Amino acid sequence: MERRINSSVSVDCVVFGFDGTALKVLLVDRNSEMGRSPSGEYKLPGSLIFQDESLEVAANRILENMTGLKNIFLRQMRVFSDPHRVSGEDIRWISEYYGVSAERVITVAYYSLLKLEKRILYYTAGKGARWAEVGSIKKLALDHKSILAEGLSALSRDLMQSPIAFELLPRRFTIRQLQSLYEAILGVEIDNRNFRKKILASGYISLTGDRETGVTHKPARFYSFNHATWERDMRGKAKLNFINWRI
Amino acid sequence: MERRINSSVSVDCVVFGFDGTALKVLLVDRNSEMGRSPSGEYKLPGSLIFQDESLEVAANRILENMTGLKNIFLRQMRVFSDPHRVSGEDIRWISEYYGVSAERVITVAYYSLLKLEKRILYYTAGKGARWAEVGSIKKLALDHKSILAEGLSALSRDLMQSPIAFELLPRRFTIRQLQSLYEAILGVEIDNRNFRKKILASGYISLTGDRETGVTHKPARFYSFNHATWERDMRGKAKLNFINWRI
DNA sequence: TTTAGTTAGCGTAATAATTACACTAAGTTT
DNA sequence: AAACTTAGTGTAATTATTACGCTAACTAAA
Repeated sequence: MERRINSSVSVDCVVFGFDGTALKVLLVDRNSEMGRSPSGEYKLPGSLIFQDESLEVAANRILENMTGLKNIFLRQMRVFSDPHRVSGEDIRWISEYYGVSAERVITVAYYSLLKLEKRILYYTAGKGARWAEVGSIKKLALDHKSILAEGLSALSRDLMQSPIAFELLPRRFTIRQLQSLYEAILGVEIDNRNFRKKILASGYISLTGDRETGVTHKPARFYSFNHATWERDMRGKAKLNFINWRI
Repeated sequence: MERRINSSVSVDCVVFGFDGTALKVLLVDRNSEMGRSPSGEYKLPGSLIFQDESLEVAANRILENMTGLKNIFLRQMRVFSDPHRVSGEDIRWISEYYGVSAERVITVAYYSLLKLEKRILYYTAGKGARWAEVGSIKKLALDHKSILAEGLSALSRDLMQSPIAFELLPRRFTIRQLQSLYEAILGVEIDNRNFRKKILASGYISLTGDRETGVTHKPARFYSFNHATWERDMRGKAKLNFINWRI
C-alpha cells in the first residue's frame, strides 16, 4: 500500500552539532536533497509529512535519513504558517518533487542535537549535506533563515534549564569542553572557577576516573553526566532546573 | 469568492481569565459551537483554518468570534499531531460541520489571556460558552484535556519570565490582586512582604495615585504596569526576565 | 461614638548565592 | 632543563533571598 502525503504540512529540523570549538548546523543542498544535481542553494533538512505519521515520527524519519541515526534528541519549536511563506517557484518545486498538488504549506520546526563524530561527518557528507558554522550562514532557501534564528534562541533558552548540553558532547567530556560549549552557544565568556563550582555543585556530573592523553599540557579529567539521577529527580516535578543560572 | 478551508490543520485556544480569586478557562459546548442544540459536552474554542490565513490570524478570528475582542494576548504552545487524535465519530462530525472531507487533523494550540470584565462575561454567555475553574474541569472533548494541561504549564512557566500577569488584571490593580493571581496560577502561597519587595524593585510597576473605595478595611493603593518602559528595555535584548524568580 | 473586624503596608537580621580575582600543577615540546 | 600550555583550586566582598509581626486605615456593628 502506498503511503499518502499530507501536502499542507511539513517538518523542518535545525540540527545542531558541536565540534569542540564552534556550533554547527546541518544544511542540505536544495536540489541534492531531491536527488538532482546540486544547486549550491542550501536549506534545512525537512519533508512533507505522511498522512499516517505524527510530526515526531516525521522528524525522526528526516533525521535518520540524513544522519543514519535513530532517536536523536528532538524538541519542537513552533509552526511557521504565513500563507505566503512558500509560493511561486517553491510551490511548483515541492509539488513536482513530492508528486502532490501542494498549495500552501505550513511547517513545524524542530531543533535537534547530536554528537559530531567522524561517522556522522562521513554519513552526512555522503548525503551531500554540510555542517556550517552558525555565525557564517548568510542565506538559506525559503524562510529557513528565520527558522534557524528561532532555533538558536530556543537552544540558548533551553541550555539554561535542561541538561541538553550533554546531547552535544561525547559521553565522557572535560569541564573545559562543557564550558566551551556554553560559551559558543551563549556567546559570552564565563569565569572558569565559578563555572566549575556551579556545574559540580549540581550533583549530576561525576568523575569517570580517567583523563586526557597526548595533550601538550596538564591533562584534564573526564566527567560524565548522570542521566539516571537526573531522570529520577525529574520525575513528577513539573519544573526542575538543571542549574540555577542567573539570566 | 468563497474562502477555502484547509481540512488538515486546526487551531485550538486555551483562553484564560482571572476573576480576582480563581483562574478560569473558556469552554464551548461542542454542539452549540456548531450552531446546534447544546450537548453538554465541552471543548476548547477552535476551528479549522482557512487556506489563506496564518495560524495567528485564525486564532484571532476564533477569539474575536467568542469574545468580541480583537488583539487579545496570544501565544503559540505546540502542535498536537497524533494521527489518531481525531477519528471515527469526531472526524465525521468535523467533515459534516465544515463541509469538507477531513481525514486527519493536526491542531496548533495557543493560549490566550484576557481581563474578565462584565462585558466579556455577557458576550461569552450569549455564545453559549462558560468560564470553568481550571481545577474543576474533569472531561473535555477530543484531546482537549491534554491541551489544557499544556496550557497551564506554559502559563506558569511564562509567568516567571514575562510580564503576562497584567494581561489578566485590570489596567489599575492592587499588589494584593497581583499576588493572588500569582498564587492562583502557581498554586503556592507567597510571603506578602517579599512579594511587594520584588515586584516594586522591578521598576515596571508604579503608583497611580488613587486607591480602593468602599472596602471594609484599609483601602489598597492602585498600581499600573509600565508597558512602555518594559518594551523599551526589552528592545534588542534576546532575553530579559521580568522578575528574577528563583524557581 | 466606640469597638471589632478586616486587609494594607512596612523593615530587619540571618542565610544563601554570586561575583571577582591569581597562582600552582602536570603534562609536552624544544 | 626550560618554555609553553591548559587544568585545577579558594576566599572575601557583594548581592539576593528568606523568615518573620506589628501598626495603619478603613467599614460595620454595637
